[in-house]
Amino acid sequence: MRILYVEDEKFLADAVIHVLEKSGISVEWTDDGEEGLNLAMKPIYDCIVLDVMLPKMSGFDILRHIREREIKTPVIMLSALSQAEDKIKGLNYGADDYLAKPFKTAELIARLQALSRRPALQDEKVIRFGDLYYNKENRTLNELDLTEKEALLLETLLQEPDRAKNKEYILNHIWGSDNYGDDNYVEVYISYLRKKLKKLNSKVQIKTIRNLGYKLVSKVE
Amino acid sequence: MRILYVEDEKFLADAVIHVLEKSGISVEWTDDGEEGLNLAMKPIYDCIVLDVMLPKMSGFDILRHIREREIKTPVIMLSALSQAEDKIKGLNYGADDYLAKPFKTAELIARLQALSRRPALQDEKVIRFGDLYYNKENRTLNELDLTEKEALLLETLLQEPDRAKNKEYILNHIWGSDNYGDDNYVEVYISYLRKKLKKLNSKVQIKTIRNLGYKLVSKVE
DNA sequence: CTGAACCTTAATAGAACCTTAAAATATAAA
DNA sequence: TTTATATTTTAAGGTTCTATTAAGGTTCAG
Repeated sequence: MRILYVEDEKFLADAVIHVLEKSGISVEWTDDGEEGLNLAMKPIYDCIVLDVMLPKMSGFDILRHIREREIKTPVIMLSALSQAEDKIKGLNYGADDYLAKPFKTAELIARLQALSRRPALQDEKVIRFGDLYYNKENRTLNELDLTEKEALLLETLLQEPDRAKNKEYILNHIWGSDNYGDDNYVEVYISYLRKKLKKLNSKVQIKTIRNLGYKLVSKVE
Repeated sequence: MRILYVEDEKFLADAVIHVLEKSGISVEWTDDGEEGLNLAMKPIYDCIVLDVMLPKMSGFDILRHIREREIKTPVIMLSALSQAEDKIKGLNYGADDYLAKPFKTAELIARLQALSRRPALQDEKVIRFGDLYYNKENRTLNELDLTEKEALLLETLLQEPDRAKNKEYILNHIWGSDNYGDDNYVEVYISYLRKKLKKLNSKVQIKTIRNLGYKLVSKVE
């Protein structure tokens, strides 16, 4: 997933970007409202996150401009808690969600994912996660080919990447429900996928959560 | 879209319902606050529209009750008193929007649509307490991973957080009822959890109440 | 001061997980 | 069809992590 983030508080922005990238969300950031507007026109983002209070051009201005130009990219507004009215204003201007500052980054991630999970993106041919580009059509992950099972496993992990998937779920999903009990299938293919991620030198890793399952994470420095 | 509308002014209600239904919004209406509350509990509405001034039970009361019961359905408040204070009151109680009477029905429709566009808040998967953000789905507490037992212990403390849980209860809950007597299990894991809370620099602590049990508390400077 | 309740830490054992390679199977090429 | 190649399945042994155990320390009430 790729987002645009317009925020003038550098310190906050740094922290947020750090956490988002770890979740495999690639972030383009600017602190300038006008530049933000220009960038927002490009149809390359899965979501735009706008701070309301910006020098020169407010988040609302940006929102209004892009909606006037019929740009449908989902927008999440950020605003200080005191400005309760902003919520209403933002939603009326066509924002898709609203988050009061201060917010937990996990909350932002949840909402980003909720927005990007909407139908349109579901059958996308190319899925991004961190520095990965997975092409569903010809089963390539960056420059590597995946086998069928590897690809299915990756796709499983890629849908709702913030949610860990357990072995049983993966087994059912890929090998079918009759095939119960052989967790080793999953382990073997997790191992294969890891090997390919390593070969790609990707920041993305498969994290094991003992007794629970697996999820994708993207290392940040 | 399906909404619940609680309004005692029959004449107004008729007019509003007429226009909403014409816009494809199906409306369930009641003029009774208590019945409104009962209906509001059902998780079948995309939005609830509450008039503030109602006989017996005010819109604020309904709002407060349903939010206390963790019902997340979006709520729009309607009030003749266009004073800023009511607005703040409503929004603080967990209303999602506010509309002063008299209002244009088109305005109400716009706001209903804005709200239903917004993704539902993640519920139950994430539990907040103080500055903590516990994700049950992948067993993370803020940026730290928890082990299975740590997670179960935290979940136990997190349910009804102001009620202290004794060791026996925790033991039964996590280790099973046969496993009586080994309070040390609990002590060890309380210790582990405390260590992680410290690592997180959290304001939240586990308080020991001698001969009674443990509870979570959040330090306020 | 004393004992009970509670806390902390380190060591251990076993479950869960990982990796690898060989065997079986499917797929493609000749 | 036969051969070659790629992928999946099976199996075995190795590694890591967590729950448990145990021992000794600390705090608190009487």
